[in-house]
Amino acid sequence: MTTPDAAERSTTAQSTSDEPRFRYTPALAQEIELRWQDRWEELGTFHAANPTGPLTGPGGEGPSGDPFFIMDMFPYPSGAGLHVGHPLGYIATDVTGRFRRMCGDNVLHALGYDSFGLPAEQYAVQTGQHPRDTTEANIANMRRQLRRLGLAHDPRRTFATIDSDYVRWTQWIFLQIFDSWYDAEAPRPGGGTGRARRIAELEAELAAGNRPVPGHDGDNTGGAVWAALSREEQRDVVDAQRLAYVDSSPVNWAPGLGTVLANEEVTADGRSERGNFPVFQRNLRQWKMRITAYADRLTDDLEHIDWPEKVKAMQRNWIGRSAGAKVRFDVVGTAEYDPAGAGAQVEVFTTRPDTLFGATFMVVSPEHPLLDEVPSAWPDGTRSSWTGGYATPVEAVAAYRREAAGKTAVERQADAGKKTGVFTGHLALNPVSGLQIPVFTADYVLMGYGTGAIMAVPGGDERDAAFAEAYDLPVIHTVEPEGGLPEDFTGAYTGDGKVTGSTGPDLSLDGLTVPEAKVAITRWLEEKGIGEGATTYRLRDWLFSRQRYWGEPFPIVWDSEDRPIAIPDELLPVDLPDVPDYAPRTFAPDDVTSEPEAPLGRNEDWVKVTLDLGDGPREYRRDTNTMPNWAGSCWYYLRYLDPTDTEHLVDPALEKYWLGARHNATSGPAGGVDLYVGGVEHAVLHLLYARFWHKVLYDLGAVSSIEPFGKLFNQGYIQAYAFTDERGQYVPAAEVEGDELTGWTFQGKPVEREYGKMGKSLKNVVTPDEMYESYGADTFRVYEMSMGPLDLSRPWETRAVVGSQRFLQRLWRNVVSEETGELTVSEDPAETGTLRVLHRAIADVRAEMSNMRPNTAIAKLITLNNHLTGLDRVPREAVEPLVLMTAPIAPHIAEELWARLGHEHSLAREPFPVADPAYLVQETVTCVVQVQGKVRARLEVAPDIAEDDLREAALAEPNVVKAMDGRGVRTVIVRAPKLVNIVPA
RNA sequence: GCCCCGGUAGCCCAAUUGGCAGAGGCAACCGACUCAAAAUCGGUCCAGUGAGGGUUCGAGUCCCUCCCGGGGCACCA
Repeated sequence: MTTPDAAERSTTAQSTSDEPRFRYTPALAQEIELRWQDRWEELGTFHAANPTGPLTGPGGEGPSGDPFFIMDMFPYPSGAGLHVGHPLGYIATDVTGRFRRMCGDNVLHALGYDSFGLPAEQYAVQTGQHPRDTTEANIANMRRQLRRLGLAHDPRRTFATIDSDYVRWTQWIFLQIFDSWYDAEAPRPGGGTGRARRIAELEAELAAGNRPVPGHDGDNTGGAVWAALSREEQRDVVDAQRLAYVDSSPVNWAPGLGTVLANEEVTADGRSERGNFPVFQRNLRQWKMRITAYADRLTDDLEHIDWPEKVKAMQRNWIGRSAGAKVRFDVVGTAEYDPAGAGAQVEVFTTRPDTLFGATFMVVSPEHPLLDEVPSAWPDGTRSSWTGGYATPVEAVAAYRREAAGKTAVERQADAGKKTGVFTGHLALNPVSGLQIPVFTADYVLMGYGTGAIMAVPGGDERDAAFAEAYDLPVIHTVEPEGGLPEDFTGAYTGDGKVTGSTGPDLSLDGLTVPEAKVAITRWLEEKGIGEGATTYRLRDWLFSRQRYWGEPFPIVWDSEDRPIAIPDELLPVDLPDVPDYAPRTFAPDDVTSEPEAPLGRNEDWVKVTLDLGDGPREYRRDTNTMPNWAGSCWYYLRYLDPTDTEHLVDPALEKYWLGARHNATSGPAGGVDLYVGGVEHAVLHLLYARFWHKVLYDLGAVSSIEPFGKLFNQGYIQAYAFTDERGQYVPAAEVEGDELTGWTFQGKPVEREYGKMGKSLKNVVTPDEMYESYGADTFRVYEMSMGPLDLSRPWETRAVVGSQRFLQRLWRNVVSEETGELTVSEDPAETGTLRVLHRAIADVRAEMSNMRPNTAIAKLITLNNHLTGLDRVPREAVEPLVLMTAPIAPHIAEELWARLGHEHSLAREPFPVADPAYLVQETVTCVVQVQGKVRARLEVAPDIAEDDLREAALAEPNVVKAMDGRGVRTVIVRAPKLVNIVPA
């Protein structure tokens, strides 16, 4: 998409009449690149061979070498097209893939398109076109831009998530999850307990009486309780256990988007990640996925995969496992003032059960059921500061609950730290100290975490201390450090130490360490039956339905009783219907009372469907929700293995070959994709969801590996400078002149420079198309790879691209005459000096490439190339390995030179050069002689010089003698052959 | 506030286990080529590693404190 502007700006050398005919110009580069791209496609050069099935290697060959599965994060084709930042990761994986292929691996690398979801739909709505049209056009454009880059993908393995035969399997997986429940006690084949099982097995066990019926009391021995239920009641029991289930609970509702969202899609300040709209908590009936059942495995299995620590930490934090105990407090019910509390209990979760003696009050969240009934009068001892000025607990609690409900997440967030709350009138009994403690409600306790209630220990918790201070509540310290707390210490002590002040009628924790006390109190609670060790998670179940048009429809129908039924496999896929209007029903962004309305509901003919599900034709209503776009990206890596497969989600033999545990030398025990490259922004969204689905599929026997992505690599971003004029308006960055020293000007006027993203509105976009035209794809690839380490973000600088172009031009000139186009290489053997430089380069490049450091690999290639440039004639023996080593990074020019050097076949599978150790040892080594750490002399010595000889030679060196200045020698440190350090007395 | 990553030449970046601060590129400057310029080729210049302290014969590298930049989390009991 080269704009006329961009074309004019392309000032880099175009062919001019006096230029040598065969110079490596952008025009020649373009000709070479297009030719080789066609050739690769024609020959199927990058077809990866499957061990079974229709997908063979080039020429119908089977697999050879180790399988190596390399992947980019699923691209989402936007209407804006690509800028030069986007291909960075694609080039990096391509370079690695080409390198591994030359190292003999069977490389699988392909690219599909993630194409359902909000952005595509927003773009379609804005431009007034059907999302399918805009999405397909965007994919076509992106394909074109990427093809021009010369990526070594297997073109047979591409697809888009909107393809009907892809949707079919996405829906199929949904139905597998719908047809499963989590048996937390079931042993897993690979070790550990807890796995998904089929719903039929649950029904069988309930009918046989092997387990109690959830939600129904009574002894189910022999299936008595189960048998007593009606068919409808049985279905309700089972439906509530499914891994994909519908329930009514507080969810994130974004009126401005017209849909509900998953927790992961809401930012910390309560707005939608997409569009930045306010998000409200509404109680709505929605589809969810029971990802919480997998919380432990999702945390524990991180140990078995090679991911950046940062991402692992983000996942751990998001899952938020914390170990502690649940404790039940009796609410003191007396006829006089608290009939409501009689017999009630409040269960709390705490990570610090050892501080139970310090619990001087309790706090329940405003949504807590205990507050449905509160005493009608304030009990004795109620302080005026607790009541909020209300005459009765009933009024006070009602007012506070109302206030809390009206607060948006944003407001709650803004108030964090400032403690508000009110006494509920309830009193509870501290089970260890026997003291009566007041129960407060406050919005710093969240209904969604733990039990929605806490025991407040102001002596050991900062938040509780802040609340205690605001409401004049007593503080007891139960832990003190070595030497005790200072006399005047107030507030919370959260450090380590010994337990103190924790002796009650039949228990004492005094003198124990905190960990010891945790164990002791937990055991005591369990013995007394008033609590037990417990683990809670921050992770919530995954809200899976969206009220938008552009997504996979749920393969579910609802019967007349409003219970969900799976659509049979043979009726998949359920394609998106045409609706009169696909635009979402959106509302004013702050319209709290609005309700989601699914666009699919607008086609009554589609919603009403008559099916024969085994009991004769009946009328059903289709589910009108669509799936979030994460659905498609949860399993696409499996589809690459064979997108033509209509029989399986994935052929088990292929899954084992490409993804199984230890399928090659670097694959770990968890298996998975060998290299997965993408930005860090999906750390807890896509990567968590995909791991969850994979584990369900593992439990159900569809895959053998326990993790989808064995190695993850986060690439940095290409950033750019943007410039603003004196009004703060962005000016076209390409037309700004100047530098760091002189300052920056636009049309003669000074402008301010800022550093950040590349974007249309910032007027600093540079596109790959501009690069192809001005330099060619190879130069662009070399430049992107040479800018710096892959995991670092760095600024784009168009004027620096010429350095990469010069490298390729010199390489070209080392093989081909610019005047005649003839081969200029010499067939004579290379001199020893050249061979040393060559083999040094081979050894270094191999090491750098193996460790994904293309920037330093390129530096070594340039060094070798520059050496060859200095020779009268370049020996074939030296330049052929250079061409091969350049191939992963600049494949087109390498292929062209390889062909001109007389080779008939593509170099894509030529062995990557191997260094001859004989040329790696140097004839002489420069030895540095230091006196007291300062360099005083240099010696040329043999690499295998003996330590004693070296010491002597160093001490005899005139400069050393001078530096010693007559002082005696205390020590001599010899690190033969490179260093001698003399320490004077 | 807590956690993670980074700070080396005018700029982007290199630097095995602690061992000569410089591999490569950009820019600048000089020269060659040219009538001239661009392109090209050859060459030159430039920092003591964010600051301070410590360990060591020796610190960009290890330890401590602080500063700056980027990212993540943030009432999660």
